[in-house]
Amino acid sequence: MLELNQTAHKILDSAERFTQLNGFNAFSYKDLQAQVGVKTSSIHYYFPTKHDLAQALIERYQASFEHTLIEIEQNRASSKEKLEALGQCYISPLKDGRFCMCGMLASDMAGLPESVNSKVNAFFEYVETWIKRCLEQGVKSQELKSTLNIEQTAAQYLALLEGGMLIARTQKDPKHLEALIKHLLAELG
Amino acid sequence: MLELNQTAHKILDSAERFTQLNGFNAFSYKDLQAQVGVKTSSIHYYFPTKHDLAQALIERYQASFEHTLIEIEQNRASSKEKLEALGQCYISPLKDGRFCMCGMLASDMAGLPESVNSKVNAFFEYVETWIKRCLEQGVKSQELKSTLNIEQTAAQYLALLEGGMLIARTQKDPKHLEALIKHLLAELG
DNA sequence: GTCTATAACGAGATAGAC
DNA sequence: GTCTATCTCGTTATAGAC
Repeated sequence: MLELNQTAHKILDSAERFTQLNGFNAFSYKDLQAQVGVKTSSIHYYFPTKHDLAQALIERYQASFEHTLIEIEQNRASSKEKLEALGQCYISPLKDGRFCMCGMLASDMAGLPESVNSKVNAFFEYVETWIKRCLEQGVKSQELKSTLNIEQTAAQYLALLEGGMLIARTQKDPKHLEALIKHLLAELG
Repeated sequence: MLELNQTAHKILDSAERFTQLNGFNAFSYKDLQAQVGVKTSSIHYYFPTKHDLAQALIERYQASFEHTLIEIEQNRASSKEKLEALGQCYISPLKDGRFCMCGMLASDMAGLPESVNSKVNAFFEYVETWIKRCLEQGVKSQELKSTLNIEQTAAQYLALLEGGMLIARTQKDPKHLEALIKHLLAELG
């Protein structure tokens, strides 16, 4: 990841944005050329095939998301604050019409190699595990109610984030997701 | 809708299946030709452009879904039974890897005309309103707890269905969604 | 209403000069 | 590492015979 130079990162920035906006199959190397300012052949130099691009895209996304979640874990005290901060990671891209990149890749999974699909799956599992850790902490510290089904609640929150995002995006209204998150968190304890 | 002949319906069947499996942009007229058994030019006879096909697709899907939900409303007594039957509408396609068609069209919205996008939006609103009606009935009959926030719970259930489906599909495991539904319904009353 | 044939275009990808 | 030029293929879509 770190061995990528600046042009490669600019390509990934552009590809990531396109993917979140329209899906991975909805942009072309020519679209990237227009945004990045290098010719399509140069993009092929960095990412020979579009599948290579997808691979790099998700690896960087996963690394960046992990970094964000670790930071949240360190800087927020309460369980609810952490979960709310995770929610912000989903609300924020919605404000300019972007969707969760892995949610998009999940929709496009049919056209992508198994190596990419398994990483999308791993992303969801990573986030769900992170949520579980938050919930466990909250129950232990008696911030959240002890009757909580941690396994199911974690899965529920993740599904809510992805699904709420999908719906909020078609309605062009981030508030929709905001309300969903608030409501679910209120039920926790 | 009803003025479509058998060939047109077979085309829509095939297109619907492809859309649910891979997305609207992931299949071509040639793919339809292979499944339906008529040449691409004949398909263009019924649906001149692919946008026309999308339009017809969602209109038929909406009508069919409405029909199913009305039937559920008439044949199930309790509120929870109705909501559970709705859940089955989402679990069932997952069993052969299909996604909610409107969820797919929502992902592909960037490449589709506004007339289609607004119908996708209307679909979500229709289902959410239906859920609300169920919840209201359940609260009135004291089947569900009176403290229920109907508005938010309806939105939550819909988001859970769409998001849970997305995740269950990447994990190739319909049980995941099944568990989510069961857990949410258990919380209602 | 279905076919053959083909147009028109854009996609991903490669070769080779600089 | 970036460019120009080009290839090949698949896509949507149309024209016109039957």
